[in-house]
Amino acid sequence: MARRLEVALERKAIVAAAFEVLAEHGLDGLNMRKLAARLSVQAPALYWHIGDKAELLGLMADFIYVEARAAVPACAGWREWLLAFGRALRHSLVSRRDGARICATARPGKASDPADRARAIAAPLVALGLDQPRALSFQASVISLTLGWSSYQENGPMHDFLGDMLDFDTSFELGLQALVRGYSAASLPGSTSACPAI
Amino acid sequence: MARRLEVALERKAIVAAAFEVLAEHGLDGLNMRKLAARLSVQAPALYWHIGDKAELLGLMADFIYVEARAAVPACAGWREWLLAFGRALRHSLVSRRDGARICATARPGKASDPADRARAIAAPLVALGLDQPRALSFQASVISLTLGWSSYQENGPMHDFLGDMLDFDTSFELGLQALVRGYSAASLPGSTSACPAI
DNA sequence: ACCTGAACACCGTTCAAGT
DNA sequence: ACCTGAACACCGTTCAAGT
Repeated sequence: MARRLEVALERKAIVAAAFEVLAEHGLDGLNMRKLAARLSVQAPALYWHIGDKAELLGLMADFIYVEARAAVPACAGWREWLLAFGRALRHSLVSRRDGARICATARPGKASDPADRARAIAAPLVALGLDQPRALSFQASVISLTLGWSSYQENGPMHDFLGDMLDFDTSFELGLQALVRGYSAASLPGSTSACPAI
Repeated sequence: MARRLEVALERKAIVAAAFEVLAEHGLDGLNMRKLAARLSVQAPALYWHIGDKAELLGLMADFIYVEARAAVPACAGWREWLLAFGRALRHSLVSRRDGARICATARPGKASDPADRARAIAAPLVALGLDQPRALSFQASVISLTLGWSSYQENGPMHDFLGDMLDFDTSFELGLQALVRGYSAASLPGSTSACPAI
């Protein structure tokens, strides 16, 4: 059982090392040999712990999402949660090199049970009163918007191009609030006036 | 001058051939040798016409955006235009293999003048009453949302995972409408009631 | 169970040489 | 001006062999 823990630790160490290589060399410079070297090991050794490079990228993306979700404070309602999650995810993406590119590229890892995974992802929003389909749908939209704006910012030419005309933080925040406000209006129809609950 | 036209044609032919290879082999199977073979040429010949593979991907992304914008009908207002553009872009992305991945990966090409390019991109929205920063910002958000939802759909594992729980078309449409509705509320402040400036 | 050494297939790109 | 032939450096991955 101590053995089992060590293996789990090795996987974490690989992901951690991958983020270090990423910070130094960017996604294009992140290859299996450099990653292995940082772990004082030969490249083929990695394949004992992970299936392939795509899986590694998936683990890195997972790490970013988990980090973002952990940074979301307790919220009074699902609107607040969506806003806080969007901001937290954006922070997690922008604060590391090529973060958005990694998350945009990565395929989700093989979950034991997809239904369980969906439940876990939807959980915080369901706890705040949303049904599960809406929880997944709204969250997926927030992720899209956040990933997109983070990509614009980290993408060199795009950054230079858009950066002259507008502020990324402000534009992202404007979009995020618009999206959540729009969902809010759609999901709470008859209650009062034009602006029931934001 | 006949010469000049031929070169321009070759570039178009390369992009067209690239889309054919893409349709057959996907983005991971799109490489310079296969592309060259389809044009009955050797791989190094391509480098006479394009700088590198990244530029090719950029041209492919441009093609998709141009196609989408050309598909937007005349609109009565900027909200309608944003909705129509989002739907058109989604169609352009989903109707070809790995379309979203291409657009998410690609860096914008070197424009002669970035300010000109920005003006051109913003033009249809500016014509409908939006100022240029808002035109760029709103459009960028719509692109983010559309790219994201199209990615979810293309991405095998993600498709299987989300596809059980919700319908991609419906969820995308819901998000797009929410976003535009939210922008609408933010951009028409003093009109009526309680929701001045969120 | 976990790692090394050596190798394979493949890929983007360069460049001298042709026409 | 435009293309070929040959090559280079690099990369993900495999696999037999070690311990």
